[in-house]
Amino acid sequence: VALVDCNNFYVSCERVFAPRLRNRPVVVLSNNDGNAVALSAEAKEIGIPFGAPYFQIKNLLEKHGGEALSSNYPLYGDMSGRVMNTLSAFSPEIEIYSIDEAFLSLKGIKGDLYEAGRAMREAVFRYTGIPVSVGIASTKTLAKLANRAAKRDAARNGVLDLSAHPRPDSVLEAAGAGDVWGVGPAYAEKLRSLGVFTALQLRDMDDRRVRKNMTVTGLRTVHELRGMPCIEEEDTPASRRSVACTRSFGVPVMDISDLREAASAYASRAAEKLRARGLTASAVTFFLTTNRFKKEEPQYSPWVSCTFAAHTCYTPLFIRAALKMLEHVYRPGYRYKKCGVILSGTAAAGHGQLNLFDRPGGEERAMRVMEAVDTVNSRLGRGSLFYASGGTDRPWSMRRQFLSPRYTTRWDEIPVVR
DNA sequence: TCTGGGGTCCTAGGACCC
DNA sequence: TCTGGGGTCCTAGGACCC
Repeated sequence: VALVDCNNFYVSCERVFAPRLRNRPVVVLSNNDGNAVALSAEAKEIGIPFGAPYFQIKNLLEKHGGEALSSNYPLYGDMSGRVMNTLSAFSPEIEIYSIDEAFLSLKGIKGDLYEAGRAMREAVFRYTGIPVSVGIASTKTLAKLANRAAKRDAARNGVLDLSAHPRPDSVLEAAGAGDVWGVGPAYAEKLRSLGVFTALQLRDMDDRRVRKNMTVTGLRTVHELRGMPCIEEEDTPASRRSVACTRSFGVPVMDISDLREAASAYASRAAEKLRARGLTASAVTFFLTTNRFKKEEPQYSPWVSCTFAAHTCYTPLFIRAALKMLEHVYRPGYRYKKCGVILSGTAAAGHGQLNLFDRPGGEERAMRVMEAVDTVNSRLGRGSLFYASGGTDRPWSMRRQFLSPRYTTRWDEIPVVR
């Protein structure tokens, strides 16, 4: 199996269309221009850590002639599609694991796997401008580790085939236990206290000890390190247990009328995502929270849920539920920072629980209204047709001060070549 | 002044069923 | 003197992923 992973993906997408960003420290910020979530090699070199809040690194970045960008998901999503498309020519079995990573089965490939990896890398770069690294091994967890080693060691040219490595143990020995896929900070700490520091030591741990300290998921990880595949292909991407829209506000919000707009807009957006996946939901959760970093301010973070009698994907029902829950938990006097709407109890459209007391055909009419709304918005752009309760001014909306154009998905933002 | 958004799985304990 | 066996569902909390 090969794991193909795009290098500094968001930064690389921006650099394809903005040559001024090359050979300089560049970071891409999270929503609301919060934290650095993608860093160029130059940004890492000047000591910016992953996840650093923008306001803390602003000066450092300026001093080194660097630049920060707001995240531009339409661009990254479209570029991701191009990368995945290119990769799918190399294997009939491709599992898109995230926006910037895919696992490819190399079962049928004859000849040198390293050369196959090189070919993927060159094709993706030529067709999309995105640099990728390729890790090859007998299991997904080992492929992840191989990919990490390929990225770190320039001499490997971005490709490492662990299955043909003369001393595979040396690669595992060079990686920390916490660098293994599935071992997060908490388990890494626990493993250190047990005297396990490297990926190699983790691989050679006693099964019972692993099970006891890291549950069955940890045991699967260890088996994978030994070359025994335990991690299956994910379910179809459409199936989800929950679909959410949760966002921070650009400014602190105190007024319930602003919160009503946000609750309505987020419920509406979550419902759009739900329908885009062909799902219905039977429960809605709403939460509200103050700024947890402001220790001196009073904190309040209510969470509430409600369950419907029947599955639905009809936006007005979600908006109504979210607004009702907001009224229920809202307390004046707090400076609210974020709220969110989570739809759960999902089922494929047409397969959910029905309501015994609904009039026949009611759901179908609702669906047709939603289809019409979604069609208009897909032709004319998201938000062309929206619920008035979501507001028009939206003074609470998130900051996106450094947003680049949607080069590949909007005619009026397409780059001009002279 | 400023600190993201979206997901998943596992376990333990309680309540319930036949 | 003696008190079963086999399940499900729900929730909260903790861990992980990108």
